[in-house]
Amino acid sequence: MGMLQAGNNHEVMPYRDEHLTMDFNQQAVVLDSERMVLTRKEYDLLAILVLHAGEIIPRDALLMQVWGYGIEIRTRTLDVHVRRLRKKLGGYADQYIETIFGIGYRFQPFHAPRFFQPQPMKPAIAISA
Amino acid sequence: MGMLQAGNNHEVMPYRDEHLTMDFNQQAVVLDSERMVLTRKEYDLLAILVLHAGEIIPRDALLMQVWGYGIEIRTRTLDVHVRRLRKKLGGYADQYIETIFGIGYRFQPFHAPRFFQPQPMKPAIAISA
DNA sequence: AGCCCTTTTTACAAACTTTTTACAGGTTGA
DNA sequence: TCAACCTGTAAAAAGTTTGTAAAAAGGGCT
Repeated sequence: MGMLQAGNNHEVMPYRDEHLTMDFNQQAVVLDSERMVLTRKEYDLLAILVLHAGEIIPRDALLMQVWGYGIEIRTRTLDVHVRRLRKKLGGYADQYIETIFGIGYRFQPFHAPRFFQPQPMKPAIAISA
Repeated sequence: MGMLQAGNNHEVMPYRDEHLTMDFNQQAVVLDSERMVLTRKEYDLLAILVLHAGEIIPRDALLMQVWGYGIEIRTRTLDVHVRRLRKKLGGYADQYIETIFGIGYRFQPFHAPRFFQPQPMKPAIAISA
């Protein structure tokens, strides 16, 4: 089972908006009345994003929570998984999953108001050369 | 006696759909008016799946309930039994017994919708008009 | 024992998932 | 602008799980 099943996430309210429904207990995701078939990692990744809808989740945090990777690990698997999620989200992809350059990603509920991007002048973590 | 007879399962309603009938008291299974001859393990396995029709049953759970195996035991006997059940289910095999990759199996009633079962759920977040 | 049926294991094939690789394209700050 | 990063993407490679046939092992019976 994926990293995310470590704790007990029963009693977690399902997410629902105009197009997307996500039931964290049944691990079922429905997009416009059609079941979204997700692999485990895809599900884990989407779950974290949706559970923190509206929040920016740093790459580090995603790599930690979904993959158990620390910052020392360099991989592109997160990008690839985001791509596959976007593909499965169809036309809503970019509306739902935003890229926050230099930081990470953010899931936005469908009709969420789009504020101006908080301009992250500096990366959260200083990267020494 | 099989693992499944440990508790008392009298008063269990038979399962019935368009093609398949399963009487848990008589331990009789009928497919399209023909009696299905099942061995004990095959019956036990099918019974658990049918009693939880629509639910995904993890491999672990099946190996525990039918074989009494814990997670430390590595065996392919479940796969082999699923195969034999599918064979006996004939053309309906894949319709009835779904493989949930990486998790387990699920029995689906014959005309069950192949996707998420709609159930009343509250939105996780308020959506303002 | 020997027979017959059931169950488990073995070994390999097939299907599926995840990660890496390689490069294209985009973004930022000096 | 431009060099230095970051992210997007397709495809290959690697890893894992399941399907399948056949052999081996187990059990009951006479």
